[in-house]
Amino acid sequence: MLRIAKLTDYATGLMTQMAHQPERWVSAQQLAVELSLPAPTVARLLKLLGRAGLVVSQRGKGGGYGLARPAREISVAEVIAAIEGPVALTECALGDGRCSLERDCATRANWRVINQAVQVALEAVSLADMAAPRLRPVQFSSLHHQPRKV
Amino acid sequence: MLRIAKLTDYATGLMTQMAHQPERWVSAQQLAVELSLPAPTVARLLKLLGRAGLVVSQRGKGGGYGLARPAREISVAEVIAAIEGPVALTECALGDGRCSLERDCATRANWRVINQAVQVALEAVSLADMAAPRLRPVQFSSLHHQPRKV
DNA sequence: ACTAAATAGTACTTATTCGATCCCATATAA
DNA sequence: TTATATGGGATCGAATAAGTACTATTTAGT
Repeated sequence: MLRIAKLTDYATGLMTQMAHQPERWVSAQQLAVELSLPAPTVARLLKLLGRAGLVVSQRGKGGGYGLARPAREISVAEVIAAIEGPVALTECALGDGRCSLERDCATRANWRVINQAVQVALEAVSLADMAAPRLRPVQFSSLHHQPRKV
Repeated sequence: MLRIAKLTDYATGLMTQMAHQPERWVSAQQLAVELSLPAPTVARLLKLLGRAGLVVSQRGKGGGYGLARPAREISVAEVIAAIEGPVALTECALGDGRCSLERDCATRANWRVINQAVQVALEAVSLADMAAPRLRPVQFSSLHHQPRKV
């Protein structure tokens, strides 16, 4: 179904939730309660997000997590990449060069273009967008080469 | 990594390969050899593609599979949907309404917009595009609501 | 100095999905 | 009638995802 991992969905939920909170620090525990998610999982996700530089943390009593940057400056693409790694629909898109279809891998080059299209779509959406509704439908222009109409 | 299943990758490979073949029928066996894929898996995939109406088949000696429509009229999105089901990055995007984040599911509406963006990107690429190279990079316009600049 | 509350890191276990295979029925051309 | 195809399930193992548990470290407050 071309779906993202459930953990990634959780992560965007966490980030969006933090975008709502004006306070500097929110604990993993509190976020788990607010979103009705298992606490250990939330803790683990926040650590990952921290390593990716998307959230900053404060240890000790009264500590917690907070967005590393303003919500408008963090894209959904970044959150996905933090949890799942870089966007790449197919494996050969990464350039490993070990797929069995190597033969006519013009296909591979085309997958790369498609990947990029998805990437761009995800980069265009910020956490601020997710927090406050009102996304507008997308308009693409010229994803593929017009054959003989120009 | 936001990747499609390997089977789906195989399926697009099969379809692209058929787009190359001028002959009416190609057997599953032959396709398996040409693409160096396990024969039983190829057979299963072609059955799925047949049920989805993307390939037509001819039983018996000399039979095989062929594209149901011209390559230019079959999109990558259709192939993905045939194998993996409809494009939906998150589960709640399907509208089941059982995700635990229900609370502030403006988020859900936004995921739907993102899904659609991906969908559009995949619909824009046909098998003919995959077979003959030369895809052009994408240009998006206005995926998200311009806040206060207009 | 001590304690409670929080993150940091890692290892482990379980569940689910994916991928591959096999079997038997049905159709068809030679 | 036979060899060669597809059609439709059922099944099995491996890979991956998700959840859990444990220990160490940091820090505010008393």
